[in-house]
Amino acid sequence: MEELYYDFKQIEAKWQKKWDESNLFEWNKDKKPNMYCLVMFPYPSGALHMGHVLNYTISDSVVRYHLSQGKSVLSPMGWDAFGLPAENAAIKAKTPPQEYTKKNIKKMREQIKRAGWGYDWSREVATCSPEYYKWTQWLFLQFFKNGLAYKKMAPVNWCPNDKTVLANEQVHDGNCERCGTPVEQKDLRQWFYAMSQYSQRLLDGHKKLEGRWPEKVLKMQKEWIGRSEGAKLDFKLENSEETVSVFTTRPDTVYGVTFMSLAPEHPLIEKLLPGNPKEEEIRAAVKKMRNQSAIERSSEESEKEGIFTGHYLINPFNQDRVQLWIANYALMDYGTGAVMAVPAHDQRDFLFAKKYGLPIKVVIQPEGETFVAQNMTKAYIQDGIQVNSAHFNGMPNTKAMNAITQYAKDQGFGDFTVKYRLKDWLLSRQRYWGAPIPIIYCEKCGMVPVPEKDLPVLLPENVEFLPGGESPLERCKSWKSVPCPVCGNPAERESDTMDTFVDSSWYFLRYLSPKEENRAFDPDLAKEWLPVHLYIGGSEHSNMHLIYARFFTMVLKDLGYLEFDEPFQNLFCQGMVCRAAYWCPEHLWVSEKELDFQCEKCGTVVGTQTDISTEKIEIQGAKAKKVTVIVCKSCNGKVHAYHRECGKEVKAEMAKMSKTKKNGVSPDELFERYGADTLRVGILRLGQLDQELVYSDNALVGEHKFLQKIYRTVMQLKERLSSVSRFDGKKETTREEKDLRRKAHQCLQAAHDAFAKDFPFNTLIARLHELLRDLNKAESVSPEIQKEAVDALLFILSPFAPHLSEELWEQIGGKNFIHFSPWPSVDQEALKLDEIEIVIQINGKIKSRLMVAADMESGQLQEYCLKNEKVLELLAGKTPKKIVAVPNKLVNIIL
RNA sequence: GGGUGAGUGGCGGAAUCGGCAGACGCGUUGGAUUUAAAAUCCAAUGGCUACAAAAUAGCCGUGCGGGUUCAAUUCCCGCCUUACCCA
Repeated sequence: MEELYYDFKQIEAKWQKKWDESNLFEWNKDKKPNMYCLVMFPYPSGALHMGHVLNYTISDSVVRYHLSQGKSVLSPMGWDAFGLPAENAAIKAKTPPQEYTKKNIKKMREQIKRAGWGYDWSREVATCSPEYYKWTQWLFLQFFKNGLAYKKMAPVNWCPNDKTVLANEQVHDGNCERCGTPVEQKDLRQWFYAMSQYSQRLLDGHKKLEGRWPEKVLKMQKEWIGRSEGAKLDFKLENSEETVSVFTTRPDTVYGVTFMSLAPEHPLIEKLLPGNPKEEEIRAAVKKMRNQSAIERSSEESEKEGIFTGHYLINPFNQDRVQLWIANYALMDYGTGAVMAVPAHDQRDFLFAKKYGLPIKVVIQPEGETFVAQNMTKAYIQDGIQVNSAHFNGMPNTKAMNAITQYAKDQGFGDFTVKYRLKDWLLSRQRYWGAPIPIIYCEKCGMVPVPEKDLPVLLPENVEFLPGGESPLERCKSWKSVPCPVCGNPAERESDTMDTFVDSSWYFLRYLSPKEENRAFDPDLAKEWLPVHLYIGGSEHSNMHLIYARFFTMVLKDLGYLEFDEPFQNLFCQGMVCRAAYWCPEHLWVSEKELDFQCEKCGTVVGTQTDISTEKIEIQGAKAKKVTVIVCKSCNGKVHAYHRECGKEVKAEMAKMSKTKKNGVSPDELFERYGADTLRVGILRLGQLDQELVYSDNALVGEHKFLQKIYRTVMQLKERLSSVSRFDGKKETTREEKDLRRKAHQCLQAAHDAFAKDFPFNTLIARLHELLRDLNKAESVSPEIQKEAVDALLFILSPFAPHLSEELWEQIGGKNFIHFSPWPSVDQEALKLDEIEIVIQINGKIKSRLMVAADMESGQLQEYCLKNEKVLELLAGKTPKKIVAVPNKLVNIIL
């Protein structure tokens, strides 16, 4: 019996070595047709998580499937290796980021190889290597030369204690993530890529992606880009030459303007302040407003704050004199940073006017109604008829929008305009571990780009990392001072480095020619191999990475380096992997390992949740949130979980696996316990891959048994199959043989369909379970037909459980790798069924079943049924009022 | 507040050009095998009611309430909950 033991460790090691030695995944450029299958490369954190396992298992299955279909497949892997964790590690552990990153890459590369995911490692890239960031810098220079990279003042999150800029995600509840100091808004000169120039093209490009990218992603991008059509209207400042321009999507309400609001960041404020009697008061108010978050400031529910500037503006439409305020809900990055306030028809303006006692003027009301401003309890934002609007009175407001803007255009104080929410891309980071921005500041020559021949601008080594304080590059004087490339006088380097999203915006190009020394990528290869055929990754990158990469591609096309403007033809986004998380009132988030589970009904106590119970989501109360309740497997009683240390009961909830919630599982442990093949098949079985997946050990247990059973079944059949060849479809077959063949060919067809669209691997694997069951059940079928079924099983299994499939393929006499062997073709004849069971309904209720010839037409079917004894019995002599007969499905008799 | 998904047994999930709800897996129960256990194999498994029991029969059942239809998890209308995105 020894030989029937499925030794996954030995099998997996054996085949990983063989694939490696034969360069199975090395890119063969010559074969046709070709396919570029890209996965989002990981940040080298040093440990794989289940999100990676899902991502790479899907893509590896796709790669192996296409390899086996005779295609040339490019499947590269690399590292998104710049970024903050390495720098934090440098501060904490005194390990240089270079070393830390290198160590992590090595660790993760081993993990990836052990999982059996196949990549062409000869094309590996790491964004932190000088060979790579040289070209990130070169690309910056191309942007710079073409006016697409520029520097401007911009408000940033600033920690006054650490003296550093923080990214939005490093600010927690308005405080610095590292030291807890309240974060301030500060103006700093920062580098930008002029992405907003591409807003319309980024939007238009969606047309090419429809049906190929998830609709959800396109929708999110569309909202993020945020095109809105409206009007730009100019208001004159009283007793001054200054003009305040506003952008509004509601020009129809312009006669209802009763005051104006400037964003606290608005440049005009500085001009108005000198000599203002309330200067100090206003400055203080502005500072306070600027330190509120955008959500705090603009939400309709939150408190409106503002201060009167003492100045007035003139409404060009009716010469009304209106107060000019500074208000927290006016945002500088939206529109022009000035808001024409129409309290009668905008809820935020309404709240503001009520708070500060400003006038309210109605200009739109429903037909046949008359609003009285004082009696309004909220703004009227729906459509209606214009009133108090001079010669526009009586016009429906939807028409007036155009008419009013046209009028402003004719009179010279306004125009139609389109605004986008998408901003220019702030790429400056006051950090060490990123690509240095290749610019030199010279007192005489100004801002000078580093000459291309001097690239890369290398990061200095042996710099000092201190907790807090400014960027190590800023402090590294020996690195900062350089001669000016133009005049040779002493000058200084830019010490900002680039956002890591810049690195990842072009890595898919570098994979084509990773060792190229003279250019970023090979345009001929790009022409032949791009755009990427399939890109697989998480949908959390919808708005950042996927927009940046599209923007880069468009720019490179405009600069003549590429011939297409959409980098990724097809996109698949996998869902989040979730699992129960536990909250202890004393220890906060705790892992399952620290808990004891006890059933309140039967009293069973165990250390792990899966040993005792399953999870159930329960709704508590009418408005309370969903809570996860654990239910005892044996008695259905409610299970409570207690923290072993403090004895307190913990609460459970379903959440995305994460370090903070301590609800992750380690892929390493699972590889050890079940093997790579089991983990791969198991994770694919959890559900639809583009939706949220709930991880459970149970799926792995089931799939592990499945693989073992396949091993035993095939090994038992080995002798019997060794001397026969696959059934050729020519001999007469028995009923049992027909059934088995049909199942095998149905599975083959389902496999091709699954890889063609949407990847419904969960149901495909379920079909394989059925095939194995039927194979084992069919006792008296010929060896040729058994071989046909086993072949189908192994081929379909090979993208998902490649090690086991290769092993068994070899065991039954397969000569080449299974990945390079031709699949059995789908036999349409074998799929056909000659008899089908149909359902007999009386008044819509199922009463009986009947075997009939396949594809019997409706009338024929009806006739056949009415002759049947059982049916006649059911009719009991009554005459049917109506009969519905659906071929191959049912007959419904209405009495 | 707006937009978009989702809601199906004890659990993960199948089935939506309207046509047998619960494929497949986990768990549970019973049986076989075993000195015993594990593993393995076989069988049952949505709920309720009737019957001493079984065979069986009937009713209910895809978040809630309506509607269209011979037929609705699927289509339409109105809610509730939840997730994500946006404000």
